[in-house]
Amino acid sequence: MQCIEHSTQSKAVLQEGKLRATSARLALLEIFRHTQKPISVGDLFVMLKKLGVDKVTLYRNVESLEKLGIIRQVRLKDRQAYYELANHGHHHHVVCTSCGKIKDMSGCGINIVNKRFLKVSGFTKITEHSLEFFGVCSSCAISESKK
Amino acid sequence: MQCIEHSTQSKAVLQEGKLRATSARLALLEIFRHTQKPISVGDLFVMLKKLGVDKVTLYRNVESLEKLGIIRQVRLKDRQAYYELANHGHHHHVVCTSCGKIKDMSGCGINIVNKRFLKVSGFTKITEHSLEFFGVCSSCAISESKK
DNA sequence: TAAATACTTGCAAGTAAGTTGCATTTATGA
DNA sequence: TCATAAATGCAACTTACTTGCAAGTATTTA
Repeated sequence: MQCIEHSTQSKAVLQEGKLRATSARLALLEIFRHTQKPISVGDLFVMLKKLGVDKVTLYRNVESLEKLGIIRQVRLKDRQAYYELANHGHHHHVVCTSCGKIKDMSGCGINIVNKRFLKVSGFTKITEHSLEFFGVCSSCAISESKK
Repeated sequence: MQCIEHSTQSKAVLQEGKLRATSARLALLEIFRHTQKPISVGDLFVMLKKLGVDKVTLYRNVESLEKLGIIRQVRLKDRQAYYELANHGHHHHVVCTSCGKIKDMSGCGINIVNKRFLKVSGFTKITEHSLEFFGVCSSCAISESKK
């Protein structure tokens, strides 16, 4: 990946997490850094196998990064798991049901809902929530209307 | 399954959807009718194989019922897909991260959020959303504190 | 109510996503 | 620069789900 400074940042992140700065991990972090939406492990693998990274290594690294809280898992309608950098701030996603395109949506107005749910559920704490929207993106809507 | 009247209702549902009222489908619908939370196909299979229903048949029936809008798919942190009756009204779920217990949470305060997302996203329509909460249920919290 | 037929099912085998064990390699602290 | 614990790659495995096809069964129609 392009820039040395970013790679230096990635090294620091790994060091802090007591993970060794291997080329597989640095490359993985660079991909996340340059992508503003959740990526599937399959897509990550397509990018990383060019660099000689094995699928198993990828899965293990994804797991380590998730455990450290550097990336987070996102589940969509899909069978596969998606991941994104965790420090991009709290936000949600919109998925196009036609082409599968995923967009990040900054912010979240869920806190009020959250509190109510906590009260009604009998749960002692809600640690996390996931909110995904599904719809038709504008370009799919256009190509649909042309048919 | 116990009651004949319910089975009659299930038959009507299938007939309306132009699906034949086979024993596998009736049993499947009865399970959904008696369960107030999403069930995984794996769990459905455990219940149905006693009746001699094959895994493939189950998957195919789940697919048919989903296409007809009788049941809907729910994706949690899990790799497997969960399903629930679609006519139970719009609601969401809380999943215990410790024991995996799933609870239905009636209602949804998401419409305001929804509208804002639609405006910002550039999507022409949002057809669906999924909102799942994850936390620790009260009984897990108690057994945790005892350790 | 029995035969025709189109819908369903079960079995075998296949695919996709993710996991485990183990021998080899490599990043890093001494 | 060496020792060593961590990380990797390969092969094989598991789990969740899918496909093809022959055999069985719910409905239609006569």
